Amino acid sequence: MAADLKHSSARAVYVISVAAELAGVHPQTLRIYERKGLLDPARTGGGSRRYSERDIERLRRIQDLTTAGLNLEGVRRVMYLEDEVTRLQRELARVKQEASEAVERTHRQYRRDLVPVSNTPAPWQPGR
Amino acid sequence: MAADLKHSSARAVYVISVAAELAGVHPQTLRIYERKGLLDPARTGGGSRRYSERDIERLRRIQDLTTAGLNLEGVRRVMYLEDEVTRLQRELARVKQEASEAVERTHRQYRRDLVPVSNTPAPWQPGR
DNA sequence: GTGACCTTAACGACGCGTAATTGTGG
DNA sequence: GCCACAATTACGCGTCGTTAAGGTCA
Repeated sequence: MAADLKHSSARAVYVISVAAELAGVHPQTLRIYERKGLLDPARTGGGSRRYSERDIERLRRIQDLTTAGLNLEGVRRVMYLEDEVTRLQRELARVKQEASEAVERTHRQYRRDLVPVSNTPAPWQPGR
Repeated sequence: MAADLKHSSARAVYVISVAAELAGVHPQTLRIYERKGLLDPARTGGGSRRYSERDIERLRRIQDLTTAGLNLEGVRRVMYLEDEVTRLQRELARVKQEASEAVERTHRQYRRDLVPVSNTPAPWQPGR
């Protein structure tokens, strides 16, 4: 057995040669990426790198960006900014959702105050 | 006079040598940036470039990023993503503002229905 | 006619990926 | 003891900034 690494199904871990093959690059390239701060794979007690599924995804993204002509510092910044954009998009969607819910809640509150719940064929007309 | 360019105070325009000096780079470098799609200065009828104050700002940003080690394709993407981030931040602030206004408007509408207009010295207090 | 601008080409420096070398761990 | 990994070094290729050469507009 491979010593001191947990092998839970969600946390698959590859050695550098397999990770390199999965991304279609030279193993040495992965070491360069790590040195430049683009990846931070786990390490075994003996010092060997172990790449998670997330590392592989990130590795593929790095490949896309370098293929598009960016150098490694550019890749670093672009990946950070892309994370920032998706974070903001999610927050924007959340705020919009909560906003409409807040208005709806306010409506319902006044409805409850104005109209007996047991007796409402056409309770209230906005413009009349 | 410099022919066919308006010289309104808000739209200051520099020739390439001055723009290059303002950013501390070689004029030819500015032509490269343009070729790579990082800048798009105005042109005179004769074909000369004229750089606006906005172009100079952008030029300084390009210098910051290249000094930080990005290549030009990286600069392109980073600047685009930075614009995207600020756009999203602005929209997020706007939506938050409009959301609170919408709730307040809803409150006021029901208050108006409940209380005769002729008889309201202090119509409604949000927090009370 | 003299500059400053234009474009294209060439040169040097640097970054990146691959390969080779040597050492170490499982 | 063998094979894969780790780290460092060397090499080839592409990109970037500068410079040079030749043409055009004011």
